[in-house]
Amino acid sequence: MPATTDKKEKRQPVRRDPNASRQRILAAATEVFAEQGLDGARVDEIADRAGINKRMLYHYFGNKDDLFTAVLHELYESICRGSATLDLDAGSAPEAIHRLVDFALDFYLDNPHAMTLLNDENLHKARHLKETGRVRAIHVPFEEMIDAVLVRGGESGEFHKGLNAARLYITIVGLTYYYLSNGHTLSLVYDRNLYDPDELRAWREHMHDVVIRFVSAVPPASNHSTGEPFHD
Amino acid sequence: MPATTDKKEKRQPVRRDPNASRQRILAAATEVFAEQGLDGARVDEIADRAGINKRMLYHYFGNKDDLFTAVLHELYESICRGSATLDLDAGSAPEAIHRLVDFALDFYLDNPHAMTLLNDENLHKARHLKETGRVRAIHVPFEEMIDAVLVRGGESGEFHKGLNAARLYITIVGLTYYYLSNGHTLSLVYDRNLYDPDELRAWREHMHDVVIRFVSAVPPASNHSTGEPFHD
DNA sequence: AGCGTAAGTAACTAAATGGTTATTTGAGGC
DNA sequence: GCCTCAAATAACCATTTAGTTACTTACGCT
Repeated sequence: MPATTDKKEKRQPVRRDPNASRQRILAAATEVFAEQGLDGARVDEIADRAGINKRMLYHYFGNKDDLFTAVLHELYESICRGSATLDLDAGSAPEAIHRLVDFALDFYLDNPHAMTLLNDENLHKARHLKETGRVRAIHVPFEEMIDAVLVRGGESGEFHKGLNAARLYITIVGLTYYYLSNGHTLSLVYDRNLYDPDELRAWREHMHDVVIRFVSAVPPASNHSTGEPFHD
Repeated sequence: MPATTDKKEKRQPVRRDPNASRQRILAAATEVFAEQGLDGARVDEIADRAGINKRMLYHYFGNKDDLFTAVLHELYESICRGSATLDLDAGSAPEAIHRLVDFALDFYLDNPHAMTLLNDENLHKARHLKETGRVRAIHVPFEEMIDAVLVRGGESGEFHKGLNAARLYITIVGLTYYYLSNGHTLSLVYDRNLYDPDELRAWREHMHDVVIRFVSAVPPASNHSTGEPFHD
């Protein structure tokens, strides 16, 4: 049996690394907030998972709400970093749109945390992000990039004119986000697992189809028969 | 100064009405759960808002989780009741799809509670609804109705063949849901209020456009890009 | 070397919270 | 009229939880 306390054990000197501690807290908080929501998350669990003393969490981040704000902010920056790797200037405009759709779907597949965190923030009417104020700025370059593709496609005659980057983006993310974020209830509704790879592949197909049909000046080649045009 | 307890005051006999009590609890719970989430909601607040004693809440519903389950169940039934009023058999197939889009958007505009409740349930991986098991059954008639429209449109040549009711439904609700549910953060991203009536009108336009272009055998005679907001 | 600052720890607390116990009371059946 | 059962109430409780207090110790600077 190990003698534990009676011997004058030389305990390992505690390595200090404020930066690492901060990072570990943030990482653990992201996980726990994403899994349980802001109110469901327990500060003690975050501290445990980060492997730090709870007191440090308050030292670095002030309180639970401010920690959540920090997590959200980090999230937006990671979205930004991700989208910076997307080169929409290469290839044809339809190809670029295709990549944009894949990017959106892959991003939320790889970062499921993002959706639950954003849902939580929306439940709270974005009150945390409202204070930081940097959200708009982070998004602008991305929007300009999409806009450039739309202009390019419009000039080449492949897309119709007057397309709006913001609307297109919300459309693409909407198709991605609802499917993935509400996949659990939808899987019950349709009595099959929407997260199954086959289902996901089919949905990706579908998204491409919807989006390309939306931006195209002319419908994709696949169709047959002539219906009468209709309005309204 | 009112004498309160010393006088033998005749206090109003308490009217008993189990059904009404149950209903009031359910209504209050729906509100509070929707506003604060399952974990954020306080049982005492639900009881207060329902104007009943907390003990009755446990009497009728067992515990907080079961109450949440009851709220979700009631929600699905209300969705079902709503969709029953939708007559998709009338008019042309494109007109029916138009009405379906309006229905989805109007439903979530009128029932913002529904989204936060569903988000919460998805955060919990649908564990409450999984137990009730009735979800699929509730949805089937609605799905069949949509399928009938797609078949009708396919046969008339207005829609292309092989369209899938489930995919179309998820598409329409996705466009609705993401826009409305994440409207607070999106409003920050785009620095304008997406819940503004003008913005909403433009988005409705946009949804019709996307969906009609998707189902059509041939693209609509481009009454396109005449939308007003979403300037810039 | 030594010293001040910031990193880190352990134990604590006041308040909140889901759930209960003990009790009272209205209403319908006989 | 009375008796039973379910509806309703008030006061209570065991835990949990965000946040603190009081203290120790590593590290960089001179």
